[in-house]
Amino acid sequence: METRVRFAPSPTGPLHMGGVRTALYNYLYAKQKGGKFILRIEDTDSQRFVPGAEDYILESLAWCGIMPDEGIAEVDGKFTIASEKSEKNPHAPYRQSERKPLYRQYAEQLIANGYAYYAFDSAEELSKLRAEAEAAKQTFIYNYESRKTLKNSLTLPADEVKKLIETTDTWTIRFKIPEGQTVKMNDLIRGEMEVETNTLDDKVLWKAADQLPTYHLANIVDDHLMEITEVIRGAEWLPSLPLHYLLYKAFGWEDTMPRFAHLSLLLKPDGKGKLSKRDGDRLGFPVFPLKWTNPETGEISRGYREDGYYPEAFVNLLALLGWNPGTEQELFTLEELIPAFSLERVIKSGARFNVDKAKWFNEQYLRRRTPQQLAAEFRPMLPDEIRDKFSDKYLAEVCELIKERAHFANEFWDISKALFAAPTAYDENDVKKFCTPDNLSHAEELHKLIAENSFPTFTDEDTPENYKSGCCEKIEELLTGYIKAKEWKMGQVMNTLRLFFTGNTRGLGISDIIYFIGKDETLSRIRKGLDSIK
RNA sequence: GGUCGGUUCGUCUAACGGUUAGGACACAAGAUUUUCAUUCUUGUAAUAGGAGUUCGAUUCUCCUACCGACUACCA
Repeated sequence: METRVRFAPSPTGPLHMGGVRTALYNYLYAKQKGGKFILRIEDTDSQRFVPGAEDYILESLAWCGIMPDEGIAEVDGKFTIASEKSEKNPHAPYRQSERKPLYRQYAEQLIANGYAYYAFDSAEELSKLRAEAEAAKQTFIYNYESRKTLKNSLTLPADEVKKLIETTDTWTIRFKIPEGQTVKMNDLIRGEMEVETNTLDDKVLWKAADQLPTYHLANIVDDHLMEITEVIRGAEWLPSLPLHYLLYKAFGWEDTMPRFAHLSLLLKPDGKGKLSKRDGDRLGFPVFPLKWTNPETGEISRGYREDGYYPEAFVNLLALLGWNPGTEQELFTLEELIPAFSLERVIKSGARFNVDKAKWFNEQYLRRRTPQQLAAEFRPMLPDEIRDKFSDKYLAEVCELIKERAHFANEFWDISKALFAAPTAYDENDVKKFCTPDNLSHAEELHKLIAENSFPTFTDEDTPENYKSGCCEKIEELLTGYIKAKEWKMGQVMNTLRLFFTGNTRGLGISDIIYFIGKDETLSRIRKGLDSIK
């Protein structure tokens, strides 16, 4: 039987990184089994619909490289999924709002077979009952006991029920939880579980007010119709698993009931509770894959993509948050994750997100990029005035030099700006520390030394490979040889030069800088430094 | 409150019932280096508590504590 799994988000806002992880695990599972990964939009809550959220979900998945085999629409030409029902695509449509007419008959079928009933209690009446129970330190639940005294088709005469259905539109259809049973369940991650039906409540399955099903009904009906074989979802659904088991049983679909796997939650890096939107703002990291602008408030939430994370790094860190391969390998591409993944190795407990590790993952992928790839990413970050003044080769070699100093490509400019322009100011403390009379006169001597000698510097004939093989050695030997012969302290005059080259005394190596900026610029920067510090 | 789930270094995690409880991130120290960073080496650091089963428990059972989810005509 073909494996068919689904990711079924609700378009009520931007997709959370925990949601992306759920999608990822579903995707990996499907691909490993040679099956299908389906994207279904659960938009049965008309109240909470947020415009743009659906596109955001699609774009997030596309960014991560998680392509649904079946689902809605398309994004930037990246998805080419049929969303119209056809012979080739019998499971469409994939948006629950477009499947609206489907659900009521299933709810009615349950009533006909005695597994559900009409309920006419108003929302106000029920919330009043809840409030009263709370005041008495009790909990009101609509269940096998209380249903006997409430307004529903179990207590009202048939003709009145009929009349209410026809004349009012605030009624619901509720599932009739069987009394005194034990539901035995199995979870692929957690194993066996049991729940007493008497602790469950009669959930609403369908609402006359908007003619829409609730999650529970739509979910079971669609998973059945779409022939889903495994349901991999967040642990917040665990408490409704008994209801879902009972629904499958009531429909007579036990034979084809999917297997379930509940993923633990992503927790806050500090303190308590699950990771929420606010944590990102507070702790300085994104909670969402992509930047999101709230259409109502204009409030902006940052995204991993915009913060400079590579999708490979994001996917990798998400995969390892709550799952491990059982080996010591930590770096996985999406392709490598497919054969390695297994639900058996998914962790039961909640995983706390850690920003440092996230950065480390990005660093690893940064280092794996070619100089040419990095150069292409770097160019747009250059200031407008100089953006087109440097060759691809120059940028590529610069990237090769600096990539081990960065976690993100967006740090490149800060690290390497001295290779593009002379400093406009010198750090005061460094000036005090390193511009001693001795150091200045030594720098003057080195200016002369550099002027009188020749050595290789960057040209477009070079490649990053021959840069690595030591083009700077000549410069290095020239300088250090001279300094050592003079018995000067290396850490003194070198830092004076660095100050003249970069404006401070931290960062790139002296010979690397000279190699890139060339002899003339080198002499000019030393001259300028000597002249301005007197 | 009730129901369900969970608990190994600060964090992510590994460990057929038998290990000096392993790795990674972070942190610290040392080495290399002209500075910073990289790199290399080393180190600090954990089985929530209590019973029980067992020759032997991180692992199985129970109790307690703590954490979390759910408790809507939301998903």
